[in-house]
Amino acid sequence: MKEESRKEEIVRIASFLFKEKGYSAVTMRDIAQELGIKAASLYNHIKSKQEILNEIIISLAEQFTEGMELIQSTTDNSLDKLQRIIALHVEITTNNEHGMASLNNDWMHLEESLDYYLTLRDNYEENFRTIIKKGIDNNEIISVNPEVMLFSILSTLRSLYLWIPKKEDLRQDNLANELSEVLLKGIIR
Amino acid sequence: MKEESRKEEIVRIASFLFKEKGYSAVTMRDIAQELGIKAASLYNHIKSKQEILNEIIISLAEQFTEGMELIQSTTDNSLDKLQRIIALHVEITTNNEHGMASLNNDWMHLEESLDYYLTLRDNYEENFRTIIKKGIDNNEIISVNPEVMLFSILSTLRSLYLWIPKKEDLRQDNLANELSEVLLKGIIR
DNA sequence: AAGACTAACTAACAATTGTTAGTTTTGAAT
DNA sequence: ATTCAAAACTAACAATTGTTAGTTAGTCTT
Repeated sequence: MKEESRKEEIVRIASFLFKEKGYSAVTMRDIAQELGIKAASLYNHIKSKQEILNEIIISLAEQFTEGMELIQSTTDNSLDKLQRIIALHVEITTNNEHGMASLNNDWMHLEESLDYYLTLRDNYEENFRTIIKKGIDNNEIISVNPEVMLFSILSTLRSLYLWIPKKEDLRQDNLANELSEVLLKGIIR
Repeated sequence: MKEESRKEEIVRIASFLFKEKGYSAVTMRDIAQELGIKAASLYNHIKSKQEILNEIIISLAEQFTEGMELIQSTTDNSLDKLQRIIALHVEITTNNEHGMASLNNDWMHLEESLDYYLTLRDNYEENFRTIIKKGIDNNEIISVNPEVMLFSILSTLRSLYLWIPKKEDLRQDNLANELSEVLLKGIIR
């Protein structure tokens, strides 16, 4: 394990605070206080408040993009791909519980990299949609409006950050399996 | 249809802006500008910025509470109750597309009424959980961790505000039906 | 016409914001 | 012990924040 740099520590603490109150409501003095230093001292390590948000969001968006590309490149059938996507979300969210809040709720406060973020997000959704559509064509998946399925599954996966903290007992693969069960097979006996 | 008061207009415009940038990032001057007046003039109609947030969130939380109480009071089986809950979310979200963003993302900025909001939310979730558990006992619903089902369904329903605007073509009952299909029966053929 | 409301305005406030400049402390390497 | 860079500090800035005070213009009631 690499030593955590001061900058990484700042980003980590900030993402914790951003989760609690949102980017706009967290001040540089809040972040500094949590680190036991003065706000001005933060600027020895970072360029701006914006940069912190960038680090959090873009890093996560790229992790999702890479994961999706890996899944796409396999020869799995659609349902297996969906299961892998679910596992991907569980894994990234488990490792970035706080950052996921910013990704979901504060992306609109990005400045320089807003367009880049939106491109990544659109591509991710488009790949997801394609997998579902192929599954319908294959008769793996029922013939319902694919937008509704995409929306339904993705909403659940994007909200994981809100629930994972509450279930420290639940192991990662366990949660991914139970989620697959519910999201893919439904809940009706 | 009752005439919209100036205060209602302010709340409506504010909820639109809150959806775009979040409560903390929207200034009283932003709201005023959208109305074509000066920020100080807002205070002829409202008491504070806080009050606007309160109006938006508490009104919605109470609508959900009332809806849930109505559903609980029926003699429907668990699956029918779940379908009614889905329809309830579709209906309230359709009529309050912007306010739902504040309910989801800005509730932590409530002050006096934060505890009240949290009580309503906890009760709502507890009622939801009870319906699922009864369904499992009845053999209507598969025997998977009810927390995972609750989380999965509720996450989707809470995110509806993000997707409903994109599908103006989709009628309300239509969306509720398709959602029930996917959320309850799953997507596997 | 007079009075009373309503709802807008201008001007200003005290506090807070992100950030910069310049200085001091710290701690490791020489 | 001296050097030197990293990382902290103090002090301050200009801008922005929510809000208040006091005023003015229009409208309804009497």
